[in-house]
Amino acid sequence: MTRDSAKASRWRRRKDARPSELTAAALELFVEKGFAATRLDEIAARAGVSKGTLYLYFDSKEELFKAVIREGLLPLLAEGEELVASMPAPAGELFKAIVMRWWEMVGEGPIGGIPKLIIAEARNFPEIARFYAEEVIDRGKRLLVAVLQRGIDSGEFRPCDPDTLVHLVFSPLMMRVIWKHSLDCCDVHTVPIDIYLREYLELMLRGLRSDTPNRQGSAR
Amino acid sequence: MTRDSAKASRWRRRKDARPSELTAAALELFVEKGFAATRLDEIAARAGVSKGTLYLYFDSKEELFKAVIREGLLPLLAEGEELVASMPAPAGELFKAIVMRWWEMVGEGPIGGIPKLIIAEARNFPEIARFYAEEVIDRGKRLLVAVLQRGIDSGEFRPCDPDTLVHLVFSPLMMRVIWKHSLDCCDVHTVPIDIYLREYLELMLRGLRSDTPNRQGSAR
Amino acid sequence: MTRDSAKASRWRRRKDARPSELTAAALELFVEKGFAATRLDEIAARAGVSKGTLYLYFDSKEELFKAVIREGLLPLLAEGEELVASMPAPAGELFKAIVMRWWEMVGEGPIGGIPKLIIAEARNFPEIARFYAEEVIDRGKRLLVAVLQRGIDSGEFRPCDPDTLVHLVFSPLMMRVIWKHSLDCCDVHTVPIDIYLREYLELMLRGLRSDTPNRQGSAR
Amino acid sequence: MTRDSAKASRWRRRKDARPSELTAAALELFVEKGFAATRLDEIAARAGVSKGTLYLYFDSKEELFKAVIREGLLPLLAEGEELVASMPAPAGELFKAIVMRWWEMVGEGPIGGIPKLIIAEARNFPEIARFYAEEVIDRGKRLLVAVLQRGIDSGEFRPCDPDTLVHLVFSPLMMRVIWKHSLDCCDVHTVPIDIYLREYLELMLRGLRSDTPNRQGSAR
DNA sequence: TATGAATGAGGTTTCATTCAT
DNA sequence: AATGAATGAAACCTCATTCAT
Repeated sequence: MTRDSAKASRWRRRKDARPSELTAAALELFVEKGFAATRLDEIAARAGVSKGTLYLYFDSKEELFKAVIREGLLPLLAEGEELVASMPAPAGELFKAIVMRWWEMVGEGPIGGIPKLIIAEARNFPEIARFYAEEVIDRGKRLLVAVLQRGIDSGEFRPCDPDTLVHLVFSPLMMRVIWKHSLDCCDVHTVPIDIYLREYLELMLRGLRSDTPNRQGSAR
Repeated sequence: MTRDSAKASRWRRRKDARPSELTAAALELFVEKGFAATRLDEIAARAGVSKGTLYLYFDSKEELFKAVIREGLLPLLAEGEELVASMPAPAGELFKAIVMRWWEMVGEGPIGGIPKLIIAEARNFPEIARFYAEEVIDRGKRLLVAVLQRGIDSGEFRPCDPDTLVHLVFSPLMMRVIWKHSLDCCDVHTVPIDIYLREYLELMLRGLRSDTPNRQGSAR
Repeated sequence: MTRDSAKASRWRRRKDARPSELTAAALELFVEKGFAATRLDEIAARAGVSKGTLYLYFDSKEELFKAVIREGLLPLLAEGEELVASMPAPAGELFKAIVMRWWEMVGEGPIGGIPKLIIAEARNFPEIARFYAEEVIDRGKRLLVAVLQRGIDSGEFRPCDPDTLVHLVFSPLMMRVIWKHSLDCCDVHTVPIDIYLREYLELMLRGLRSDTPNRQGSAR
Repeated sequence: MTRDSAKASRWRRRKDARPSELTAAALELFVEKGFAATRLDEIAARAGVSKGTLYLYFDSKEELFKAVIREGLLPLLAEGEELVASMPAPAGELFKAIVMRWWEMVGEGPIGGIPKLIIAEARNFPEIARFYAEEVIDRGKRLLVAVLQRGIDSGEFRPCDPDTLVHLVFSPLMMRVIWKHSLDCCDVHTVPIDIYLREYLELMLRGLRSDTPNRQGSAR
């Protein structure tokens, strides 16, 4: 039984690990070259398996694509939830923390390529697009809206419509991660990320802060 | 003879117009479905010609793609130049004017799809990417940097690094136009453009303005 | 205009002729090797075109198969109708004439392979099977039933149920044509067709004829 | 030890039974869908084993096919021999007995699918075809020829060439069993088997019987 | 100049076969 | 003896490209 279970578990472990290995390889290539321009040969080669193996785990190239997105988004979503939990702080500080952490989690690392991928393929995969819009964007928006609202309520931020502001505020981060996976490839001059983030925070917090600089701020 | 020349000129006009008709059709489809997923059949059909005709004007699908981008960018560039010329005004006012004009020219209209297209295909067409980066982005950046610099020099804007700020400031506009051609397709709730632009200007001008609000015409 | 129409018509004629050339080649191979074992390469090669050309005329291998059957059956059906028209004669004579003609038309020639093909693929193409059953078999049955009924009515044939007899009577002809396209390939000893048909007619007419050999027969 | 030997014998029985279980499953599927369209996956699944297990018993799909036919034919041949032994009777009675028995053995039951299968694949498996022609058809023919000859000798049947007649006489039975496994699948109207056989015997015995109905037990 | 029938390289997908466990 | 994950050759099918008209 020991041997059986050992044997089984070794196989099982392999079989369970496979899909992630495959989607990881596929993510890299989809981000690099787009969905259509990526050949299954390449994905298989990068994952170190044969072409046929892909079909043991995914019914078609499209299904593989969807799995890549779904699996790639799980960390995003988990991170989002985690950040929601760690919120007790003044809005400005909180905003900084969220931004820095987001960049760490998403900006670096391979899942940062997903937004570009979604943008490129949204029209060809409406199902994926809707899923992404609802499960990722709306969820992220709710998170940031809550931060903005807290700042407004406390007087730290000026009165404004958080549902609009959230798009404006988040855009520079999205553009940066999109840029990284598209035009950044060549020899274009790009601002270093630490400077970019510092100036970003400065610009946004100035743009958001209240005109009447009494109370609030360092208070609490 | 009159008739002949008329006929000839009509033909000539037709002949000259052809390439633009073709690239126009191609642009729509490339934006809609991406480069690889667009078939020449479809482009020909939408342009109302036969597939073979495309090859009278373009050597290959790639060349057609490049022509689409190049031709699509000409209005962008021309507009840019035009705006550069019409610059005498306080920096804040100028900025507003540029933004509103940009949205009119680019945000609406089919060339607004080009940024998404570039982002999606930059890795597959480095030549195009470099061309775009140098001819469009750098040029646009120079324009905006000049505006920022003028504001800093006049004390209207706080001292800052315009080369960094320009990316931050332009991102919400870019994201909006990218969004329009990707995730906006479905039923996602999107902020109306006039509100978006108003809040955008408010946020950015507040974020940029000097702490010492004396001097100058920036007074509110 | 003359030149245009000539040009057009040459092309047109070619384009119209193509499908038949392709289905003819496909019929031969399908009969020889079966549907699944026939590669599109082979069909294209035998028709003297490239693989891609097949897809200009048929959407898929299945559609090609259906077209082969449909087109192959048209002559069968047309012949059937024609025979119906040429019926004025005593039942026995008529039966002989129909049998001989059927063998000429179907037994020889490539469409004789269709029955074997239908039998082999009926389960995989229920749609085809139903079409064949209704359009060919039922139609042919009606024809022969009419002949039997005429013989019964005139007293030439004994009273019996023509709907059952028609199957029994036709079976040896069907088996012969099926045999020709299957087991006959090798070195099996096969009875010559003229003897086969002579004995067939003898057996069937004896089996059918009335017990009371007065009137009828040569009468009329 | 008892348990061990019991276990061993159970295993042994299992092991010996395996091949038949596999060919039985394969026969069903080959008959249903044809050789090429049947996947080994399906066969394994229907037999309740894994795909790899098939290769413990058969070297390839072709070998499995051959084994299916060979094994399927064994009952046919055995039955044939048995019938040969039980021949003492007037030819007509004997013929009836053979026909009824044949339908019981072959017409019903899964081996009835073999003729269709042979017909469909004869061209692709000449070896099988020859084997079938020699071992089954020729043997069956000899059997029936003997019956016909006995009838001729006794004056019960008219003088004729039994080698030709045997094909004619057997065709309706073959067609019926082929039909059952091909076009009968759908909603086609089919004559009930008991009526079919009754009319069949009537037709054939009338077709065969002597013109001079004196002597012998054929009186009826 | 314009057409559209024809091509064939290259992609996705299937499935008989193998082999480590 | 039995498994089932992995393979890769070969099939179907697509579509950018060509060329006779």
